[in-house]
Amino acid sequence: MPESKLFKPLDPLLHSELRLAVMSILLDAGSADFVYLKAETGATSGNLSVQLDKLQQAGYIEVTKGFKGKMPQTVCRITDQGRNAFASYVEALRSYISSDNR
Amino acid sequence: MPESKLFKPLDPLLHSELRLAVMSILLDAGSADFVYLKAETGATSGNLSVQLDKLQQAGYIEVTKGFKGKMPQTVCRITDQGRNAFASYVEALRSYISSDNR
DNA sequence: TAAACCAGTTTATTTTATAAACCAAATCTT
DNA sequence: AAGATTTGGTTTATAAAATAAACTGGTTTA
Repeated sequence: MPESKLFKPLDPLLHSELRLAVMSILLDAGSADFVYLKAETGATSGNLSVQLDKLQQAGYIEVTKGFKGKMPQTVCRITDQGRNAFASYVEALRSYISSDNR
Repeated sequence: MPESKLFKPLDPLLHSELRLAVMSILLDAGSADFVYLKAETGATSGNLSVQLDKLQQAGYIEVTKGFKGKMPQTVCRITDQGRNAFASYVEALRSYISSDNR
């Protein structure tokens, strides 16, 4: 949707239910591991894995792979860029949903 | 994303940039024609046509085809169901973006 | 030691969004 | 008045996305 005076474009990376949920959690928590994110969002492992990759490639999160005891652990941390992108996305959303803006 | 305690599901029909923009306009205006919606959203005719069909099939808008002078005119009007769906969508969104909800 | 489980990844399938191509009728041009 | 252009769309094709299914490598349990 190019060139609308009324509506700001919605960052497609954040305009996704699961990615938005992940970012929402990380915005609060700062960081969280794969298992936690999976439980809180209710997502499948496969879907979560793919979406985390996308957020990482966008620079919105950092992903660190390590171990917790003997088990693998994937920890995700939100970046400053991620926080900024989230704030911009919310701001853009307001152009669609807040009636005081119309 | 089934079964999350933190996040409400986002109606996929509304979680779309162009469809959301159209609904946003109609929520205010009550009704608007194809040409106006196209201009305000900046969408292409093809994209708009397809997305209006989806909104109509969902029962979120009514589409009436007629003429304005000699030229064809497609008028869209938001339904009560559409208003309710929009309100629910905004409410669900808050579970992702409003920090006072977390 | 084999069955079940955990923490993920990779691959395949389905859905979606979007653009490109097209169409009929109206209007403008010469 | 004939052809070219514009208007108001629809249909079809393509690209991108979301999602699920299948798989892997290692671990714990029976």
